[in-house]
Amino acid sequence: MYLCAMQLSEQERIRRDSLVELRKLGIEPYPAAAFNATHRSTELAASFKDGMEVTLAGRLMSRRIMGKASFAEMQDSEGTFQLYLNRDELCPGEDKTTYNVVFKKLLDRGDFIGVSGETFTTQTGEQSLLVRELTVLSKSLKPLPAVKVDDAGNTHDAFSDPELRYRMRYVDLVVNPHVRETFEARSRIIRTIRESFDQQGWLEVDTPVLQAIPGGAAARPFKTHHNALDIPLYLRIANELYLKRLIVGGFEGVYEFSRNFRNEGMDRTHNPEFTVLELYVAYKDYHWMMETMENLIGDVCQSVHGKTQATLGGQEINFKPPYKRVTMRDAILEHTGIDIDGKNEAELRSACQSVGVDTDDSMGKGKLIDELFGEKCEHHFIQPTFIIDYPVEMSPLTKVHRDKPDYTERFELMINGTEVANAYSELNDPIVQRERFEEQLKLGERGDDEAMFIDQDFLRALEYGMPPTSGVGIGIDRLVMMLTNQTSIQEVLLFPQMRPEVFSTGPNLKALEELGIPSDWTEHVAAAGFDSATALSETSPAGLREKMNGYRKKNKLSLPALSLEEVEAWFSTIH
RNA sequence: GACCUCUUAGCUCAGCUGGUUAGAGCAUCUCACUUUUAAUGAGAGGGUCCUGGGUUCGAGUCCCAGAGGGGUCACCA
Repeated sequence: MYLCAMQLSEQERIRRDSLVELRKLGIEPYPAAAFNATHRSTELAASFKDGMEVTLAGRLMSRRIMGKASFAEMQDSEGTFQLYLNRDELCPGEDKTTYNVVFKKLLDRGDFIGVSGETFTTQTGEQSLLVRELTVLSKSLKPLPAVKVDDAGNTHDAFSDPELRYRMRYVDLVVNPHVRETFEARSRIIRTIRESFDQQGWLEVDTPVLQAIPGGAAARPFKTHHNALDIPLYLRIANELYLKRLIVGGFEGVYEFSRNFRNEGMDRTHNPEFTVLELYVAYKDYHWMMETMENLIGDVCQSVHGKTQATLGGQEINFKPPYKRVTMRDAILEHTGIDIDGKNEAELRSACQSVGVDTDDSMGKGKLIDELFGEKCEHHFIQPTFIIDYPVEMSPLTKVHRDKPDYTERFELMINGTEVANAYSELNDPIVQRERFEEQLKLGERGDDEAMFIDQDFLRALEYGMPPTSGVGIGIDRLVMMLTNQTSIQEVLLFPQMRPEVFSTGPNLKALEELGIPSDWTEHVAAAGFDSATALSETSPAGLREKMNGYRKKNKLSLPALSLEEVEAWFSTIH
C-alpha cells in the first residue's frame, strides 16, 4: 500500500519526467522568488468586473483542454477561480511553447502556478481570467485524488478513507473544502473566546506542560524523564493548580488554552492530547460562572453560524442563553428513580446494582454516583444543560455547597449527551483542601489508579490565601465538534493521534552490489522482493535463480538468463 | 484491552458456489477539438488483489497468524 521511493507509479514517473523537461526549457519548477498576487479568488469574485488586470497564485486543480483554447480551475486559500487560456493570447509571437508544451503537456493537476491577465465573463456567464502570463511556482510529483463535483454540488469519487485523510491531512485539506471550513470554524471559536476574555481584562498565561506532580484532575499521565535533573516528569493532565497559584499571586482573572495529555483510551470523543480552556476569576462563584458560560457559548455559536442555533447529528441545538440548571440529585432521581440524598456507600452500591450499573470494591461514594449519572443520565441531556451540585466525594477541589453540606458548588455543561465544560466555586480553605487530598490518597490505596496526587506547594500557596474564586474548564475540541456538526474528535484535530505509519526504507541496492550481483541485476533482484542481504540469505541459490529467471521472462528483460554458478557466487559472500 | 468489520490501479469501487491473461468510472498517456465546466470523441498503458503461512490440480475468493483502519464496548474529558 505504501510505495517506497524506488517504486514509482506510472503517473509519478511521468511527472518526474515533466520536471526534467521543464528545466530543459529553462523553466525552474521550484523558483525562489516571491510571487505577488493582486487578489485572492473569493475576493476577486466579490469585486468582479470585466476588464480588470489581475494576478492570481494557486494550485491548478483541473484542466479542460480544447485544442487551441483551454479552461482550468485554480484553487487558492479561499476557493477556486476559472482560468481561460488561449494559445495566441498566451503566446502572441511565433513560439507557442508556453501553451502547447508547458501548459498542455508539462503541467499537472496539483501544480502551483501564478497567472496574470484580464478578467472577462464567458458565454455561460462564468467569471474567468484570460491568462496572458503563466509562471510555474511549484511542481507536484504525486497525483491528487480525483475528486469531482457536479453542477448539483454532488461529490463524486470523494477522498473519504479516514485513514488516508487523517494521515495525509494536507491532501484532505486540498481536495475536501468542508475540512478546511471546519478548521476555520475552530480558529474562529478560539478567537471569539480570547477576544471576549481579553475584553474583560483577564490575562492569558502559559503554565508548565512538564510537571513533577501531575495535578488538577484524575487521570493517568504520560511519564517522561529529565536528564539534567535526573527526575521523572509528567506531561500535564490539567493546569488548574497552576492557574490557582496565579490567583493567589493577585491576578483577578487568568486563562490558558491548555494542551493536556492523558494516557488513556482513544475513541471518537477522546484523543491522548486535547485542548482545554481553563479560566479562573477571583471574587466570583459558580452561579456567576454559569451566566458567563452560557453567554460566551451563545456568542461563540453566533460567530460560527450567525445565529444561536446549530444542527448536530440531525438535531437542532439551541445555544441561546439561559440554559437549564438541573441538580445531580434531580437528574439521577428523574432517570433512575434513585434518590442519592443521604445514602451511604453500601446503600448506593446496592442502588447501582438494582438498575444494572456495574460496581467494584475500589469505588467510593463519589465514584458510585458518578457511575450512576454517567450510565443512566448523561446521554439524555441533548440541549445545553448545567448539571449542578455534585457530591463532595467526587469533587476534591471544590468548595462545599453553601446550603447543602453533602454537595459541592460545581457544574458540568452537557451538550448532546457529552460533557463540554466543568466548573466550580473553587475550594480555597487550605485545611479542608489538605483533608480532601488525604481522602484521595486513601482511594488510591484502595486501588483507584486515578486518584489525585498531593501537591504540597499548591497547599502552601492556599495557606497564603486565595480569594473566593470560580474556575471553569471547557473542552475546546468537543465544543468545536458541537458547533461544526462533527461526531468524531478526529475531525476537529488537524493531526489526530494514529499508530505510526510503517514506511519501507527502500531497497539497499548498494549492499546487493557489494555481494557481487551485477548492477544490471540489482534493481530486478530488489523488485523481486530480495531488497537486502538478509532477505537473500533466507533463500537458497537454486530458489533465487529460479525466481529471477522467472522474473526475467515475465518482465521480458534483455539480460541473459542466470546460471546457478553465478547465483552461488553471490551467496558465497554472504556465508 | 475485548468483540465485529474492512484493506483490489493514483482516487472511488465491482469481482457470484474457488476455475482463461483480475474489471469499471474518474485520473494518466497518444490523437482530434478556439467559450468549456463531472467538457467531448477515438485509442493506449497502468496491479506486491495489505503481509506471511496453509488447504487445493488451481486462491483476490476458503482457513490460520500478523499489520493497519473503522465501528461497538471497557477506561476517560
